[in-house]
Amino acid sequence: MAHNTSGRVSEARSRLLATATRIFYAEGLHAVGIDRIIAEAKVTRATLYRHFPSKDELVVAYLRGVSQADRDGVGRALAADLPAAETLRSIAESIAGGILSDRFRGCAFLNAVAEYPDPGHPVHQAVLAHREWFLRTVTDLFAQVGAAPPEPAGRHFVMLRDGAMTAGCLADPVQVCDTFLKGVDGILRFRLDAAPK
Amino acid sequence: MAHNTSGRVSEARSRLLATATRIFYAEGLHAVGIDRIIAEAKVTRATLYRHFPSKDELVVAYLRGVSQADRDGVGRALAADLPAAETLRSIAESIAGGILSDRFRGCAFLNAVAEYPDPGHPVHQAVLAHREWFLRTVTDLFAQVGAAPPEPAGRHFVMLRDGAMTAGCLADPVQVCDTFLKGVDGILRFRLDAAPK
DNA sequence: TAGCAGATAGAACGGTCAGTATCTCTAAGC
DNA sequence: GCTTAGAGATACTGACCGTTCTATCTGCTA
Repeated sequence: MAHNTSGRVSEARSRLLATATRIFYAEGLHAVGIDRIIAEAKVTRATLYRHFPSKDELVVAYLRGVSQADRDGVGRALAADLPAAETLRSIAESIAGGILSDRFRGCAFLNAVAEYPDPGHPVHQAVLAHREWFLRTVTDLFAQVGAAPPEPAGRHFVMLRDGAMTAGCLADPVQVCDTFLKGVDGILRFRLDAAPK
Repeated sequence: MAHNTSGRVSEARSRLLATATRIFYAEGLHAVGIDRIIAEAKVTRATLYRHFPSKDELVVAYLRGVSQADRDGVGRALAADLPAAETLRSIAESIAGGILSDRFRGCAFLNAVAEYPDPGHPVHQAVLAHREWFLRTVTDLFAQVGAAPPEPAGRHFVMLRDGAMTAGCLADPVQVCDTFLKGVDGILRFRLDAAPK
């Protein structure tokens, strides 16, 4: 991923991406200009445009980074090799952990899509791609819990997650997490009670 | 509301607000400039700034309008004087109706707050005010259903609503509504079963 | 009929936007 | 020691940003 000819990752590039990630997440996409990012990353304009063909591509790279972090987190939960219900609980708890963390400002993807409503736009599509992966992953896990069709449960889980992530910075995060985790528990108990495996 | 000295509502003003509402909702807040709005409202710059001191105030007026429409809708549901559980169901169905409607683009308030993360900003505060009203209204209704504390149920309802509204334009709206309405039904049945009134 | 508020029209403000061009410096690889 | 790529430093483009201004016209009300 973005090595130069000598095989090293460009320091300027990673500084750029880290800065963009921090500022974009904290302040929004359209609200932040290129000037802010290059100033705080201590990088010149020319360097930015050598690594990213446009601001939109920088935004996409930012979202890809967040997506990868999410996938890594879920990957760790899967690697623990617990029963699927426990894996789902652990994913939910890591979501709650994010909501409770400092400088939480909602879901990077939902925030991004609010600013890029055009479904054909690369930013919008990056969001859709991440969401499809997440829904698929969660649904696959529900398929291993109980016998009922897993799709409704997966959609229910994602809907609660979306609500929790958006409300997490608009209300008391502790209460939001409480509501979210109880909701997830409800889905799981309903499924385990209905058709224990 | 915004009458001139002769007691009439300014036509230019309402045209302005209607246009702003349409474009802001469809395309976002920062992405849309004053020029677009005055051009499509067929109003001059000076007229806009006579009615709204700044773009931010125009955004706030737009959100106030949406908030009022929501309050009117809930008011009609309350006026039907059904049992509280039925009122909640009818509110949920009207939310689902919105999600299924043409040009649905998510929750105007959540979209706005994604662009105005600063909690002190008037736009952000307009969103918080609306959300507080909604949570309070829903919680009051849950207080009339069953005997358990209504706050968790109200928060659960709002969390599902938030998830449904955000996902409604990122996935199949029919499935989103199905998941949402089944979720609301779950909250209500749990409450009615646990402590029938 | 006089007065005045509201709307129209159009120009202009300084600032910021994303993106491009040019030119120098540095450091690593051969 | 030479080549080459990455990075730095500016300066610049043309467009758009929100906002202010002056000047004129219209139509209602007192």
